[in-house]
Parts: sequence; C-alpha cells; structure tokens
Amino acid sequence: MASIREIADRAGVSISTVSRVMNGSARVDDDKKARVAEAMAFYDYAPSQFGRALRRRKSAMVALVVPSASLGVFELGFLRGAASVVMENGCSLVLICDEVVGDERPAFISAALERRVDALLFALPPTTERLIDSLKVLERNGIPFCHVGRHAAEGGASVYAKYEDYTLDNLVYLYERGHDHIVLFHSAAHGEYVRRVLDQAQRTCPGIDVLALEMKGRNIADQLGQVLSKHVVDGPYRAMTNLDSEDLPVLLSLLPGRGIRVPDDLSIIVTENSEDAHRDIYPGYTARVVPSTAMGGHAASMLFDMLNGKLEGDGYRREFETAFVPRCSVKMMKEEL
Amino acid sequence: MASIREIADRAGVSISTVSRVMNGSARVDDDKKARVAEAMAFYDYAPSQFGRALRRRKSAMVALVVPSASLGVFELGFLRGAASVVMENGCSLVLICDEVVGDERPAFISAALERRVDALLFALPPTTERLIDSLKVLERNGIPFCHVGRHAAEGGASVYAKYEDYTLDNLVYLYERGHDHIVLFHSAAHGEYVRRVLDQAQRTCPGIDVLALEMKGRNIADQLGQVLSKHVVDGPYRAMTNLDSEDLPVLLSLLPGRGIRVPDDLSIIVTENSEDAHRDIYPGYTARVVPSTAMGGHAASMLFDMLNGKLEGDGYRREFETAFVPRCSVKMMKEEL
DNA sequence: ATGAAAGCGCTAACAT
DNA sequence: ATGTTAGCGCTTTCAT
Repeated sequence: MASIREIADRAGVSISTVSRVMNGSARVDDDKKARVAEAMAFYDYAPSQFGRALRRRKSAMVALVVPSASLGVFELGFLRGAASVVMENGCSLVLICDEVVGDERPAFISAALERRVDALLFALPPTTERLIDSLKVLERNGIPFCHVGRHAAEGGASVYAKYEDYTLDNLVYLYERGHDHIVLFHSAAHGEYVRRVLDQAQRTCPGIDVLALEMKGRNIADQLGQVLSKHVVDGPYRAMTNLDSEDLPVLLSLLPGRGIRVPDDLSIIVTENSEDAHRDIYPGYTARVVPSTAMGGHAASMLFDMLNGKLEGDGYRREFETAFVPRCSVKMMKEEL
Repeated sequence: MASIREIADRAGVSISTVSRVMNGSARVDDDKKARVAEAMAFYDYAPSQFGRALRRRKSAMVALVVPSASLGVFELGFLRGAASVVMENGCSLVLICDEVVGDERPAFISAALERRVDALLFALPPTTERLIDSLKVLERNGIPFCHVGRHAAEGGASVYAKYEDYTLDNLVYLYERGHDHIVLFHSAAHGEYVRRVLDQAQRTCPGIDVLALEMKGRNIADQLGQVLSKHVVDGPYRAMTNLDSEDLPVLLSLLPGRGIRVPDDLSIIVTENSEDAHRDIYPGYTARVVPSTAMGGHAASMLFDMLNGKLEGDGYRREFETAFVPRCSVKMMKEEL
C-alpha cells in the first residue's frame, strides 16, 4: 500500500502538497493537482487513517457495543440507523460484540479505548454494575456515549422507547376490553422495569392479574409451549402481550395442537422491534412498533452533536414514541368504554 | 487519553520498558513491571492502536461489507459468526454498510483501504461488474478477502451454501410428493443462480412447472398476497419453496382470508437463514436451514489462515451443507417412491 | 535489563 | 503557491 511519500515522488511535489490536494486545505496549482491525482490513481492510493488519526488526534470511528448473546431484531434495527448516520458524518462504525456479563474488566472498554474511538453507542441499557463502572471510565476520559434505556448514565446520553409506558398501555388496552389475566413477556434487560409496570397496572386496573415471564435462551418453542399448556389451557390466562414478533410464528405453530384459536381463545399483542423490517407489520396482529432504527440514528446524531460541542454530554435524553397498531388479534370480552 | 510517554514518566522508566511490559516482548525487572502496571491503571491506559498499527504495519481490523439494503437474517448470522472468530484472533470487526449499486467508485473499498484493514469479508456474492472490479484492487494490494457465493473471485476465498443444490433438492422433494406446479421465491442476489436450477429441474423432473419469483422491496404482504390470489386461488400452484422464514408469518396471516389451509391446499418449504436463530426452527414447517453463522465464522477463519500464510489466497472455496428438516407443511399428493 | 533513537504516514505551523 | 520540519504513539534495533 503506497504512502503519501510515493505519491509525492511520482507527482514530483512535496508531501505537503499532496496533503493539501487530498484535503483541499489550500490552493494548489492546477498542473500539480492533476499530477497528484494521476499518482493517486496509479497507486490505488488511499490516505492512511492511522497517520491522520495520530496527527489529528481523532479516529473518525464510532463503536457500537452489542451483547453477542442478544443480536436480534432490535439490535439490527438500531445498528442500521446508527450506521447510516455514522457514515453520513464521514466516520466508520466499529462493531464490538461482547459478552456483557462476568466480572473481569470488560473487553469492550479496552477495545474502544485502544481504538481511540471518538464515541460509543450501546444497544442495551446499563443495568449491571460492571457496565455502569465502564461508563465511568468513558466519562473520565471525555468520550461521549449514548445507550438505550430509561435513565441517562452520568456523562452520557440515552434513547428510550418508553418501555414502561407502552407496556402499561398494552395492559390497559387489554384490560379495557375485559382481560384481567394477562401474560407479559419480557427480556432480562427489561427485568427491572417490569416491576414498576406491574405496580402501575395494579393501581390503574383494579383486579388485574399480570403474569410476568422472562424469556431466556433460545428454546422459545419449549417455553411458549409450557406457558400455553399451563396458563392458557389449564389456567385462566386469555391474553398475551409484548411477545416479540419474531417469536410469533413459533407461537402460532403451537396453537393448533392445543386447539387454541386467536383471538377467540387467546388475545395477542406483539412487539415489532423494528419500524423498517423487511417484512410488513404482521397483518392481523395487534402490534406495538418500537422504532429501533430511528433510535439508533438519533443516538448517533446526539453523539456527533456532543462531539461538535452542540450538546452538553451530561444526561441528555431522548424519548421515542412507539406506534400502536390495533388489529384483530385481540378479542373484545366486554363493551368498550 | 494518556500515552506511553506519561506511563513511562509516572513509572520512572523509559517508554521502551513500558512497551516491553505491555507486550511481554522481553524480561523486565519485577519492580519496574509493577510500577508500570500501577501507572497504567492510574491513567486508564490503553495502548493506541494507531501508533501500534503504524509501526507494525497492520491494523488488526477486519472489515465486513454488507449492502445496507439487505441487512437481514442471513447477514446477521454471518456477522455473528464472523465477529466471534475475528475477536478470538484479537482483531476488531469494522462494519461497512454500503449501497452496493451505482457506478462510481465504491465507497466501501476506499473505507477499507484507508483503514488499512487486514482483510475483508463480504456478506454477498460478487455479482455486479463494479463489485468484481473492486475485488481486483484488493488482489493487487494483497489484501485477503472472502465472499459468499458459488465461485471464488480471483485472489479471494468464498463460502457457499450450495444454493443451487439445495434449491433443486427442495423442488425434487416436492415433485416426488406429487407437486408439479411450484412457486420458487428468490432474492435479487440469487437471480443468476435460479436459471440454472430451473434447467436442472426440467431435466430431473419431467413435466415440472416452476414459477420463479423475485422478492423485492419491503412490501412482502402485497407481493405474497398477489401471488396467493393469482397463482394459488386462481391458479394451479399448490406448493411454495424457498420462502424466507422471516416472511412466513406474513404469509400465514394472509391465508385465512383466502380460505387456504396448510398443507391441505398449499405446501410450504421455508428457508431458515440462520442455524442459531433466537427462536427454534418453525415447528410444523418443513425447513431448509442455511448455516449462516458457521459460514461467517469459517469465512473469517480462512481470512486468518491466509494472513498467516497457511492458505494460498487464490480461489479457496468452502461449501456448506444445509440441513433439511421435514415436517408436516408438505402434503403428500401421491404415494412416496 | 534498560535506554536512546529511528521511523511508520500523516497534518499543520512555519518558512520561503 | 510550495517546501521543510516537528511531532502524534508506538515498536524495535542498537547500544550500554
């Protein structure tokens, strides 16, 4: 790979002239400019970001941290949004897939520091102590970051889809239609939010019975099968909410064997974790749409605002509205209000 | 962000000693070693990969190129496999989301060259002229790369799930069970492979009628709806194959309205684009499983083999077996052979 | 065992 | 308008 030296030699100019041509940082004679261009083409030349970063003291890279265990639809949407904004700003996106569990010093933080990334994006909320500690390192070093979740960590920004609000809304929607035994699915990451939602629900909906179930691991069919048998067939639950739409087909395939029909025997509200999925929102299924791509894009924008001094880093927070798409997968058990 | 200079100063040693401690490249007095460690902890120090890369003339980065238009289940699986191998080898994965269409010089190639990435991974087959040209640049500069697809491009490696073979197998499977009017879905990337499959099918299965349909854009529901109305309800087609499993729920939701039942009125074989999806293979649906994660992992492995001189770069190629999971979504129209 | 110094590719301040 | 030069953070040879 050629360096600026070789370009300069071939064009018969000094390296600073080559630099000026590349960056348009000063007027250069047309003739020399042309010779430089020729030399660059001749060598497939591309200026090394290492030399440049070393000198400019910025890397033009943004890191996206994703727990490798949970690379799903949400993370993918987030990534798409982030990637497009990052590239618009002339930066590259470095993906850091880490196990965000365990006690040792997180590898992702070292990776980010070593790469001297200009900023960091987290596709998850900072729930563990370990993660929160890592964020402190970033803050100490003045590296902007943005994560997903309800609270903005100190020194950073956050984007939040108002999980608690929309989950409560989902419950109320079902309750108002006569459902008072509802299964609520959630991931580990949302575990701590769920408790507050349940409290709220108790207050808002007298007599409501919400069964919160954490989906863990990959054997979705097993878990859903047990829920169906135990709580729907042999139990009083006739409604489910916050089922990830990517798991819907699994659920659907389990119904016929148990003689369960939607919505006659079971009402369903799914969560669509991307507003720009390659498929449409599941026709027929009442859905809550989380704008993961918009969130990723906005998270990245905030990062650049912080980098450009347009934004105070501390505690900047943006909430996103989810769309509710009522369809026919929810049965009306009583007259609507 | 502290540099090696500051560590050396605080530890009261020279920068070369700090370097030796970091890399374990030579024996260092225990006392000094301890003082260096203390200084590194004190400053949250992480050695700059820029300085290191500049000196070592390698970046410890691998780029993954994905057309941003098609960031789907396959690409995600591929990415997961690649990411884990890349990180095992102490490298970072840089994601390059590019529009791989258009005529100008591809941005992704410049990005890769500027970052001086050690190697490149493509989550797509090199079908367009433009893409193939770009690969030549890589070859000229001795940068190893690996892409998905049937043929290995010159100077590079490839991983291939034997699309043509398994698609033919799917068709034969249906044909042997009495289906001779079959809808075959495919993406633009597979367009050129499909023709050969059709030829093969004609030869292997006398009288077979395969309707190849390219899925394009995001309005899956519209496209599937039209196919159902035109070719199933008002036409002779009673079988579908190679439907991406992520689109299955859309299809399923369209069936009741048209009074179509599976498999009585319609047989289906889906393609599951990841062997480690967060959900199970759709219970009940006959599926072809493409091992995208294994492919991504192996693609990355080959890259490192090439980098370490264990492999000749030119034309290395690895084929992957797909798993066939027969279930009950295919109707037996006649006695099995 | 340790330090001094050169040099990787680039930008920017300075000199002409 | 253009060239010279220092220096960004690191590794590595060469002395000691």
